Amino acid sequence: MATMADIARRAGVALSTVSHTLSGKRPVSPEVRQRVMQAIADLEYQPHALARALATKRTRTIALLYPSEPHFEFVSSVLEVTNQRKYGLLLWTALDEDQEILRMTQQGFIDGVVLMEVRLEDSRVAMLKERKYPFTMIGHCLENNDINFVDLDFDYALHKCVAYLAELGHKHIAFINHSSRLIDIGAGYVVRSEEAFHHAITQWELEGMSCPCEADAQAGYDATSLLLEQDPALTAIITSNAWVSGGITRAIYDRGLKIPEDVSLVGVLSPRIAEMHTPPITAIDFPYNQMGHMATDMLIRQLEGEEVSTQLLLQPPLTIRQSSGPCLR
Amino acid sequence: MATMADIARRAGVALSTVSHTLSGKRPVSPEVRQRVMQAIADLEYQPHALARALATKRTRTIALLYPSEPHFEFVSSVLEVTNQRKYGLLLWTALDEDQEILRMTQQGFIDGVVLMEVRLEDSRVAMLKERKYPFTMIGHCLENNDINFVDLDFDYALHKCVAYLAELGHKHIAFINHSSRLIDIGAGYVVRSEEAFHHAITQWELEGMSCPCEADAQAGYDATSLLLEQDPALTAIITSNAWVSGGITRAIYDRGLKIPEDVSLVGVLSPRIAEMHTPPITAIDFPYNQMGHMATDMLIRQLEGEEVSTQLLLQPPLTIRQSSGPCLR
DNA sequence: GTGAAAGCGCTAACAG
DNA sequence: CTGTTAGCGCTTTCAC
Repeated sequence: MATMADIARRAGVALSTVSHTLSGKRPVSPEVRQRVMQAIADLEYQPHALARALATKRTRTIALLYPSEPHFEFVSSVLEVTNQRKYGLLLWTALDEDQEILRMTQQGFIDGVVLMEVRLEDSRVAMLKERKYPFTMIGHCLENNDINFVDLDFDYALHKCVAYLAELGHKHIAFINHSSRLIDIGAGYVVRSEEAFHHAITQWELEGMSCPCEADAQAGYDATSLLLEQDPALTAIITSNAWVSGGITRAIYDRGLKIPEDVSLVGVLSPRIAEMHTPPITAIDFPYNQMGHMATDMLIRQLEGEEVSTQLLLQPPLTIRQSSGPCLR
Repeated sequence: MATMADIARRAGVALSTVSHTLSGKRPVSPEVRQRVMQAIADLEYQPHALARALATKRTRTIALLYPSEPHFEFVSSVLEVTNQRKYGLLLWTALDEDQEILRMTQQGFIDGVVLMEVRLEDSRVAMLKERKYPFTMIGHCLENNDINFVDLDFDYALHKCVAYLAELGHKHIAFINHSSRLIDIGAGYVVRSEEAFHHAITQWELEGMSCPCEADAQAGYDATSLLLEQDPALTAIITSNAWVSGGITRAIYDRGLKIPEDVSLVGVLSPRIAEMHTPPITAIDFPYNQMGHMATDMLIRQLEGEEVSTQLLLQPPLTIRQSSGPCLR
């Protein structure tokens, strides 16, 4: 593998000249530039990004803190932006959390990080802030001073779902949330959804019940069975958990009930997931792509020295599909 | 941020001594070790992995070449292994292909790469081989000399699906494949599935038709509608395309047909996806996790100097669920 | 315009 | 057992 020294030698110039013709950070005469470019072509020279990173303290790589429960749809959207901006994307899972975060930021491999599965009170956030390490969030905390983030407005989303169902005449509504582990750690979207649901129920003077649920079909089946048993008058279910919809549907069918005639199902899901389902699920359009794009874009702009200050709560529309209808009971 | 020099100074030892107490690559007296460790603790020193990488030419980071059509389930499994082995994982999309591959390998940021969406004749593979760059594949080419890979045996899988349906009495079977783009570039799994399907159809003396399909529900709906129109005697559909199952189901229902009474649906899908669907889909259990784990594990073992030589074609079982049954027509 | 040389933070001979 | 020193491949002063 050719190095810059090789190029310099072959072109008969100083090493620093090669560097500068490449970076354009100082004028280079046409003839010299020509010779250098020729040498580069001859030797198929590729700059060694790692060495450059050590010298400049910029790697042009960011990390996406990959959560325990993958909202995989974010990954593609983040990657699209890093790609387009010529950044690298490192996936990172922080197992022992704070310690890992510290390591990650000091190893020198990345310039900044996009945080996911943000908790209401998040020690990782505190740590990054304290060290002034560049980051943005998909999600948000209770306290978000000076932090750039983008999030779905779960308060809006759950209120919207409940209002929609209430207007259809539903009186008994259940909410199937994410895993209890996520509730325990205080994951923002999970806690906010829970609270917003109950708040909306109260506001509309309805009967509401909620339960946590692991991210697999069987758990969804069990949860739904239990809910239907506890409240036979249940006519509507809301969920934001993409992996459980199949189980919900089956549990409903297994009791001889129909969707949407007997039970309406409403989700907070990406259109892609909502339409994968049979019947297609009426859902708040979870804007994975937009969120991933924005968080990444904000981070990179931050890294490039731009003054960004964005805190965005998205309120995407509810798309009516075939899983919901008026309450007939 | 403290550097090794800071530690050396504070502990009153040479820089190399610090390095060696950390690496254990040469004996260090207890007292000195003690002093060094103390200094490290005092200054909250973290080794700068980037600098180390430049010196050792090993980054302990691998890349996953992220394909155009994300089989996202691989990502988690790859990440699990890199994580556990203390490696970093870089996601990489090669847009202008060979050129990008070259850049990726020479930038110094990664030690090796896991290739996905492998083509039967793959110039990326040729390039990596020629440069003796460490890599493994999820998938395989026509010619795989000296390359470690793991793949699902799609020949087996399609034969198995057809045989299963044939034995249930189905005579008219369709196969909904991946996008025509993937066929055009010669993606191994797509081409092999196609050929195996037709081969099995011939072998069982059945009527078979196949068509490509984009990875979304609408495309699945359209493809299925067309198939049912072209051959009203169609009683079974096979697909390996996870995103289209919803569309297939809807197209069937919209013609007043039932699953599995009128039309059987069989997939090559992960259990998680198969059970997300209503009804749950009878499917060859696509072993995403195992494949991701193995490919990553092989690569890392290769990087650590182990002599690995593994070419594995998996033949996972067909799990019968509720989307398939005997041919009643 | 161009060259020489001092780092970036670490590893790994090479000496003792 | 420990210290000195020369890199790793690049950027960036500082001279000329």
